[in-house]
Amino acid sequence: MTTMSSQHGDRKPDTRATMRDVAALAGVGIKTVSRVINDEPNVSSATVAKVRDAAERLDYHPDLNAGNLRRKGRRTRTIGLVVGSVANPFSGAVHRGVEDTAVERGVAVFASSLDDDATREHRIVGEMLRRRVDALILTTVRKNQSQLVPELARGTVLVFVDREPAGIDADVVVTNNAEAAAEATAHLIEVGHRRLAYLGDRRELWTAQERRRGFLEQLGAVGIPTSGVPVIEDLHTEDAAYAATLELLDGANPPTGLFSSQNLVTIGALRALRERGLQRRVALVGFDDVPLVDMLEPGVTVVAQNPYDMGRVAAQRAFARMDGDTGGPVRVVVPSVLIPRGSGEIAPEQR
Amino acid sequence: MTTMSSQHGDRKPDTRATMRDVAALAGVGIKTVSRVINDEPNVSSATVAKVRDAAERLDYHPDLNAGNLRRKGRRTRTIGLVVGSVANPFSGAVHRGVEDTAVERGVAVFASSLDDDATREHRIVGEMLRRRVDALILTTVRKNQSQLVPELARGTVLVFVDREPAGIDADVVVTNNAEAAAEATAHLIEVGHRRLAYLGDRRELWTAQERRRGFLEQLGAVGIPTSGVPVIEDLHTEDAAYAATLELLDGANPPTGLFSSQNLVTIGALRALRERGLQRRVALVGFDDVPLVDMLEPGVTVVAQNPYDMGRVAAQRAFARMDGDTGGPVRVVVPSVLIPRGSGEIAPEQR
DNA sequence: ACCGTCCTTGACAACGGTGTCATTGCTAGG
DNA sequence: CCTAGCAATGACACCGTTGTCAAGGACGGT
Repeated sequence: MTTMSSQHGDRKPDTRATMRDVAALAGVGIKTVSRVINDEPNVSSATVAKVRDAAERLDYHPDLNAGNLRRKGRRTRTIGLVVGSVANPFSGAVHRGVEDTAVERGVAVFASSLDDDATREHRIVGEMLRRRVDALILTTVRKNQSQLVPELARGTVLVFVDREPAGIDADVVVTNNAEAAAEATAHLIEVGHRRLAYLGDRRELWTAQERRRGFLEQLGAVGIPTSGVPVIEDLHTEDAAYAATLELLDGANPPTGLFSSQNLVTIGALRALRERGLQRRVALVGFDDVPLVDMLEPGVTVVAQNPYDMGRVAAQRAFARMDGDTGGPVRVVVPSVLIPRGSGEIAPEQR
Repeated sequence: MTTMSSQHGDRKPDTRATMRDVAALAGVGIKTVSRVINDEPNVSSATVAKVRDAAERLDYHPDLNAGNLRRKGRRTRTIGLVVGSVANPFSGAVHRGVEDTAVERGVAVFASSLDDDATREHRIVGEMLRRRVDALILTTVRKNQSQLVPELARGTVLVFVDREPAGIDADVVVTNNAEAAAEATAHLIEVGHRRLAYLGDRRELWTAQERRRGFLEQLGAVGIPTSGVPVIEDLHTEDAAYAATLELLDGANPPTGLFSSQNLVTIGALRALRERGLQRRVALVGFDDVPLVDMLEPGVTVVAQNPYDMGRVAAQRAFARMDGDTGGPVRVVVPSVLIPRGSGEIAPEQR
């Protein structure tokens, strides 16, 4: 760490220009400045020019917060987004989808990471409400969202993305979790596998439950007894998944194929397979795509979600509501797609 | 897409409780409510209880924007972050670093993607200033930031991260770009390479210039003439890097080692090497780490930046300024580290 | 009993804008 | 020439909250 010296010294006179200043300089009333700034009609072009010039000279930036105070409809042109972690690629894609939709309308996005911590969720949501966001797009951990019902009634738009909420009727944008998990499972079964294992995320997460359900129901559908099937849950980190997978591989009667229900879990399982040199002998299908896994050998077969579209759609729902859509809650399912890349096509070994 | 019906119907009476409402219900003055909400001293505990109860019953959330209007120091407890793209892992890590520092202080973060578009940068910065962010943390594309000088003088805190600005004296948090690029280059030279090539990002980016400089200066330092060295620039996407690398490999007298100056470029180069089956014969060192490349065969040698720390440090600088640090501009260099994983240790082929 | 403090409390202005409405000056129609 | 009608403009209240300040009451010391 290096420090570069320079003259910087003195501090903020905080003499930010206000509308009053612009009005004074332009020699007009303050309301006229307001009209010009907001492109309202019925201002003579000469006046417009004077005001524009004065604003320019003072480097005037209107205070959106102050304006919104009195403004009709009271829109802050701000929405809040709560995701797992802004550092996670899945969340990042959702975020970008939301942002792309929001910028088109001049709306700014507050993004916050949740770390799947219910306490933190409560705090963050509170923060956002205090900032009067027009809409809240939530990937929630809390099992019950009923505390948000009054807020919803009060006119704050609420859209849930990725995970389905409980105790509240609001718009939802999700992946076809159970169906996609079933598809992945069916894929492994078709290749010939009968001894599969499930590696899952924290069981209180709605998505984890759905994926588990899809996995087990598919086994049931083809008549494979689910009683002896290893269902390892509550894997929330790469390391936990790694350890659990090793244990599975080292145990008696190890599975010939794995279904991992989330991207970190997939990576942990991958590392474990490589550790044991089994990456070409034990099949793996992961839920959620991971960048670069197509370049591994073998490539990793996944059911890829579409987080960018989920973000876009969620934001579109939010804007539709803000524009006055008062219909019943809408549930949008963004489909996933199975991408075979090698690891899911490994046949079970003869023994 | 499925639509689930339900009664939803009627719309926002927008009857959000205000401090006045709470005051009326609690039977106290409005200023007393303000005191309780802000945990100010000198309110009797009986009054505090009454107010808390009333606020609870009305589900009151104070309006931060209204409060900040009059509040001393005029802090919005909000900062703006402008990064390349929130969907990019590097940006995501920076974002998370900023966020983790900000939440500790109850500050919310506006995040925006730039797509390295100068027009967009201008618009986004304007939006943030209108929202009166307390600080702006910028990864900038514009060559000259002098338009922000008045804003800086006005007291808005400005911290540049990843890329160094021009025309303005402000805090900067960067990687040791040239030095790290030189280190990567030296690594290749040590292995025995003499015919290297440089694959770079858009040349107007400060980081790209620095990395190129480090690369070329290192060649010069060991006496390798730089005149014949292929320096391919303006590669901004994976595809562009892929195409450029193929061309290089297919040309006359192809390089035995590659230096790629950015993560998307590294991935493009990787794909090209694999396309030609040369991934074990041509060396590659990339700037910036990419998740999972350690699992490729061979693993990809990189100089890894530390974006999370860059975000944290940038946010810490911002808060230090907000807390009154009036010293000269500070330049913090967050070191990168070379991680050998195989691809950078491939020796040049005999011929 | 008297007075000076300190603790509580609320009235009121102010923050930087927008909504409403009244005022002024033209213009066009009768 | 008179007047309705409209364009242009600004005075003023108000948005929800905090800063200032003054007033009232309790309390302790003399």
